[in-house]
Amino acid sequence: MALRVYNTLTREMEEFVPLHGKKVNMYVCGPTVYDHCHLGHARSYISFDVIRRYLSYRGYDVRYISNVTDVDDKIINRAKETGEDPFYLSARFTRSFIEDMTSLGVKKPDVQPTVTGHITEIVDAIKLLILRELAYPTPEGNVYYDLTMSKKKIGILSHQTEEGLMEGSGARIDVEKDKKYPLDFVLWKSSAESEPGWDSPWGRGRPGWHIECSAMSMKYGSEQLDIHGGGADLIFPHHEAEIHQSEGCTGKHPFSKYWLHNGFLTIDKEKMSKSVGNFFTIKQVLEEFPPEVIRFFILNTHYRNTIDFSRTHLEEAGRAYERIANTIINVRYAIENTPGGDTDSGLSDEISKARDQFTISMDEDFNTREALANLFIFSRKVNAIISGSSPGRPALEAVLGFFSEIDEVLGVFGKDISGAPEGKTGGFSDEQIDAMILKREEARMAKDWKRADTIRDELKEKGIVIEDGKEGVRWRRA
RNA sequence: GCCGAGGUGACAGAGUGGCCAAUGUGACCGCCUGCAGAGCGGUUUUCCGGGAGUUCGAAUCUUCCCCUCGGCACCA
Repeated sequence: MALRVYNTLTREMEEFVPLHGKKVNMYVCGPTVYDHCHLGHARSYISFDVIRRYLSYRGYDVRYISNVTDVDDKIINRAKETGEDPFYLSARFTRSFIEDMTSLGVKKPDVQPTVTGHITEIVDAIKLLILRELAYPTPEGNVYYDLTMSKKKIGILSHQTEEGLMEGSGARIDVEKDKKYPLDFVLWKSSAESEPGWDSPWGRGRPGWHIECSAMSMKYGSEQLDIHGGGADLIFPHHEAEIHQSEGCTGKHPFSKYWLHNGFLTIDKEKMSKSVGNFFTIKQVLEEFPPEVIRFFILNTHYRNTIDFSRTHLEEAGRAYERIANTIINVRYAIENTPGGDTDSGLSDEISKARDQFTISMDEDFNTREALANLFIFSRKVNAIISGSSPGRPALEAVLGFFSEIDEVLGVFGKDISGAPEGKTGGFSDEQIDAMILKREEARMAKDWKRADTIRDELKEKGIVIEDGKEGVRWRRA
């Protein structure tokens, strides 16, 4: 079975074949750090995190590059509003972004370059474009990409026509007077005295938004990428501009073999925006929901579809997540209470079936939704086998091993697999809890239900949940 | 105006020509249980926006219509 991906460039499902054997160069556009990241960012970076992890799972040698845009007009404007130094502001929100990604279990990119750290490369790329007559400097100290030189490529990714682009948005373009052609985009922008800027052959200025991604992907990836990803809103103009620039610099086509774009996230069916007041930062949501639930929620919809966020949907995702988490806890509990024996009870078969299903689902353009659905089926079978027969320890450990294996990709169940204590430590030590359970057991033996329930309530108040199983009592901190 | 995505049970959401259309949530019933929880089994569940067509066979392909959402130079 082959991995297939949907390529925005061709608008088709294609078999995934990297340019160089098993080596995959993957670049995903990172955030502009002028504010805390919102749920839309979470959606995008979790989606690509899973794509990256799955490629590794499939045996590819992935180099994952994701930038941070730390100089940009939005940052400058925000800094003017708050009176902060723009560099200080961007550093602050870069930290916030990295914190959020860590919370959400997004693996660190192999390289995470910043714009301010790559001015030289950016200037060099612009020089090269000018040299090749694909860009032109203006007396105002700006440099534009000359789209009239690569008109054939207009609409290459957005699949829009030149006329369509001119008509539709023409009225909305601020046509800088020094532009030769309305669709030309800026590579270098002159900076006012008060704005951040770097010296360049064209005067003091700063990079335009698009050029950084070209410069950095060429430096850390290669002249041609296997996968370029980002939110669907970046298709035009950002990614299309990257194609012009990068192919202009290298003369190689395609700049990226596959273009993958994640769908939007809406809030109560509306696009998230500050003016509507339905704007949620990752930090806000993390105050209410555990990160694994947020991740589960996002993976519960295919990455290309619109996903609608609402408290109700997240709560529902939380309950669904618990089903699998409980299965894992059940397995762990069974392992602890199984002396040994090599009874398999059909678990090995279920594992290999589940593994096949997982690969089949993920191979189809990273269909995490279907992968999770199959995991539910697997969970149900495992639960049934555990309560029906008494599988031996090795078989149970294999189940746990399988969960751990696929969690390398999903990154959702780590806590449940390792059995790391969750939540607050409560007011009781393990010894105290065990003692209380023992007392409750005595009460239950004596059929003193009232006393038994009092003890259970007492523990519950401290956040400790007691569950009576047929093989004994177990507890966990919730 | 141009371009795109989509309309599947109460809700969420897979499936893209062929077993009575996954899976989860909710609700209800049953098993288990002193009770609760977790789990298991079942019901809700002849749910594919509408019409026409192609086909032995359509949620899936073609065509027309209706509706929703999004992009179009700030955007993940």
